[in-house]
Amino acid sequence: MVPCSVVGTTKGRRPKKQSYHHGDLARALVGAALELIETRGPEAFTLREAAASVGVTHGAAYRHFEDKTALLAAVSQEGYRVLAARLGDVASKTKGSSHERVRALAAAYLDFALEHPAQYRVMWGPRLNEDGRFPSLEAAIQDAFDVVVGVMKRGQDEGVFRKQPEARELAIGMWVTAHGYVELVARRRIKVKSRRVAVEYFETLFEPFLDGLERR
Amino acid sequence: MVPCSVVGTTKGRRPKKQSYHHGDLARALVGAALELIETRGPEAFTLREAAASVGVTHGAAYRHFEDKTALLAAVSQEGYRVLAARLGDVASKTKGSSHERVRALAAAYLDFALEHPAQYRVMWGPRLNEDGRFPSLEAAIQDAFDVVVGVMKRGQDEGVFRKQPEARELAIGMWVTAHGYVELVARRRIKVKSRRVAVEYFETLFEPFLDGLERR
DNA sequence: ACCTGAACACCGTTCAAGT
DNA sequence: ACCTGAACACCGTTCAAGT
Repeated sequence: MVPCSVVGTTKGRRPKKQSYHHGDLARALVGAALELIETRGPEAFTLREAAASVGVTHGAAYRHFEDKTALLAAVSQEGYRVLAARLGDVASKTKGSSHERVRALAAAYLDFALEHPAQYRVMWGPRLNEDGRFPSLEAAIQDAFDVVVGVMKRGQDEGVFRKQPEARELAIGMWVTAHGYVELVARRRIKVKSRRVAVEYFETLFEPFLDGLERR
Repeated sequence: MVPCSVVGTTKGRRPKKQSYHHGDLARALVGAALELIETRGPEAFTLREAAASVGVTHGAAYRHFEDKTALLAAVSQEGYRVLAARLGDVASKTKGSSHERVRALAAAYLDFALEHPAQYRVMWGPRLNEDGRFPSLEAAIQDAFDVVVGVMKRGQDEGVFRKQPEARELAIGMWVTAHGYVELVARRRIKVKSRRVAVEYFETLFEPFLDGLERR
């Protein structure tokens, strides 16, 4: 048995003299990027500033990320990872009807997006995944999406939701809807006072769409 | 009667010696920006390159635009102007039911977005209108949106559409839906072979939503 | 193996100077 | 009034050199 923590603290093998290099510079850079992006906005984000904020020369970043885009991809991926986890939680833990589950899923999606608006913008903004770079980012997106598909499928299996179109397409419909709504709220085209109100308004606005899920 | 063309050709008062300055540098810069953005993408767009492509020093741009953001705002505004015109055309010229009119409106929106994907990204991308800069851009957006509201209102007046929620909210619902769909198509999360197919798929996907517009 | 430090090409912005 | 040309601060990226 090895009595050491799984997550990298410097408890065990301590740095030789207070060495210049980080425990996990890659992770530190992603964290710094996340913070800078959320405070200053994605377009003001700078590789150099991120490096400086973790106490390292900007050139050092290139030992861990191919370029600035790769670092942004990591930020995006981290976002989808958290999102997938939250959606998964809601999907498995929500008791009640499939309708309520879909509603809770949408609410969780909106919550995440409105809590981390700048990160959400990175997740959609620059065309990171053109030409299939970053397959792990692609996988993280898929994971999040699959949760939605699963909930739709369950609704169909229970005979509550219509079976045409397929679960995958119902999920796309919900995704389109939730994302579009987030964008309009973020750009203040839809004005709401709080996140709670944003979610409530979403539900009333899309009552007809939710009804459309019903079996005919 | 003055026999001169309204649009600025150099036919009339010719430049004194072949002067260095443009007829309408502001408009020329917007045109150049539009072309560069559509070919190289918005994030690769450069003020200096736009200036160079119209044969002018980059400093000259600042006589006509406060900064790069202002030029992008002009590009965005031009986009909303064209979009509003197209939507207005469809709204006034589409014979048939209100349902068909909404469908045609959505199709026109998708067509514009998919024809000019890079410009569309500028229209949504950088937070140009934070803090209420560019009121004329804001007005152009409103003009486009008002067309949609008008169509919804007409549907209500004819007794075809439900009267709750209000026309403005029905229009928001459609906007959310169309924009969300465009984003997923643009990011290849929804894969379609052509613009025509994209529009068709949209219609089948959102049949339930369109149904939701009906009077109960 | 990992980081530094200096260099390079490029960017947005400013401004005195030209016409 | 409108544009030039040079300067400034800053950026992403590269790379020989240090430890």
